[in-house]
Amino acid sequence: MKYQIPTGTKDALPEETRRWQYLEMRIRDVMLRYRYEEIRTPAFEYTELFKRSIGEATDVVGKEMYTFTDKGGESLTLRPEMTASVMRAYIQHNLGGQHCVNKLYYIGPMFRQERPQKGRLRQFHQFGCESLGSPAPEADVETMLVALTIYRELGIHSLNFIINSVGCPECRPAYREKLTGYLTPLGDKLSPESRNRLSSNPMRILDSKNETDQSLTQNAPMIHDHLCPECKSHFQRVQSLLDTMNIEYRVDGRLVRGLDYYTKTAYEIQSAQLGSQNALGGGGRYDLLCADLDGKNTPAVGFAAGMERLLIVMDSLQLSVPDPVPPKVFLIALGEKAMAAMSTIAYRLRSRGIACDMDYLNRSLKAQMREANKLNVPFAIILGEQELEQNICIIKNMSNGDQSSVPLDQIADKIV
RNA sequence: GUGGCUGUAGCUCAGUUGGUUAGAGCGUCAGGUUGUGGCCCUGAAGGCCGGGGGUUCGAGACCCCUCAGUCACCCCA
Repeated sequence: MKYQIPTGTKDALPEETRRWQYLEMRIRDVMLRYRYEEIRTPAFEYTELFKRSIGEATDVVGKEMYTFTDKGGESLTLRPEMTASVMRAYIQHNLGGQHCVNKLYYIGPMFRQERPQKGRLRQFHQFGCESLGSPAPEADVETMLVALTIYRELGIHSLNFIINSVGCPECRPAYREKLTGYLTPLGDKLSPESRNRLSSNPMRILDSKNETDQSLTQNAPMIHDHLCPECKSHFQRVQSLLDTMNIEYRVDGRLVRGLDYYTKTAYEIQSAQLGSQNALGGGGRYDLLCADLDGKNTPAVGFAAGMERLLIVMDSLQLSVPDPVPPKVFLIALGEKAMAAMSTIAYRLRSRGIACDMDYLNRSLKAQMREANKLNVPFAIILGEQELEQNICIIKNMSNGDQSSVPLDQIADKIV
């Protein structure tokens, strides 16, 4: 086998694309109902956009981006996520000037050069939405509902929905100091990874998978006890909205975000079916990003969710995708003359909106009948030399085996 | 990027302590008397045993390297 696709990529063959199309259809349906409209941006952007928005210190930017220089000497990067692109487009086209609230969704490929594993590819696909312009907790909750509704309508019910607040520049620095103060004396006992995080991003130590780290942070100060009044009331209102709607959730102070532009609400939807990469989707508020990218101060909230992971979960729950509707009719021609006539008939039927297919190998009647059977078509049309001479053909009802002769120019009327 | 496990037909897998021409099921294709599907029966095609090197009289089996997959870490959706 000489040519293979690159590590961490996948071909989607027809059996697969059927599932993808179904998924996309359900996603678009929910998005539209919540009145989010689709945005499509380029697969690559200037590298600077991601450096600026995601942050140079992060792993995503530091070691996972597909970055290249084009012939004009510009540094470009395949998008590793979508929020930066959406925000860039929002600012570039001054969408905020046209509507005070913009609700956008996307479905598309993202690129990250990581070691692949279950539910993590180098080219992977995400869907998500961004609500730009509203600071209200209702907007946060709406994005949550979009995600939860999509999963629910796909038939996935056993998910863990976790929320937290990561504060804002008003309250986070003080909390971070408090946390660092608590953790520093424990420094030696922490895992090496966490020891590094102590200076770079102490909050991430809270969501370490290391068991020792976990128990060491058992009594660590949690941010939701240290929120400023503004963040605190926002978080409470989010919770009370969810309570009113009877949405199940769990507040978990260990849920944090790596990026600086996140503020207030953070949430994640997890599945037990996924192994280590257990996050199906995650989102939160990022009120600072727009200004970071030199736009106007614009509150924003949104989520991103992995499609491959969603397909894995659907698989393990044995949620099947509806079978595709089979073509209406399979055309069986016997002999070269009939085959030539049949391809014209196929053209006419298709032009009249009738889905059909035929055999192109001039095979035996038996072989063609088997094909018709496999395709699960309701009708087969048989055209041999004898029928051709009389300008008729045989229409066969595949479910009961009934056959009748029909003039060639009346086929379409007979199989509706 | 680091570590563990795996790599035999299109797919799922057998291949005994290294020993003749590498197997099964499913799928594909063709037949089972003149031009009729599903079930059944018969047959065929299809493998440089992931790739390279080594040990050996002899390697699909053992060793090394490499590539790919997979799981975990890191990180994330």
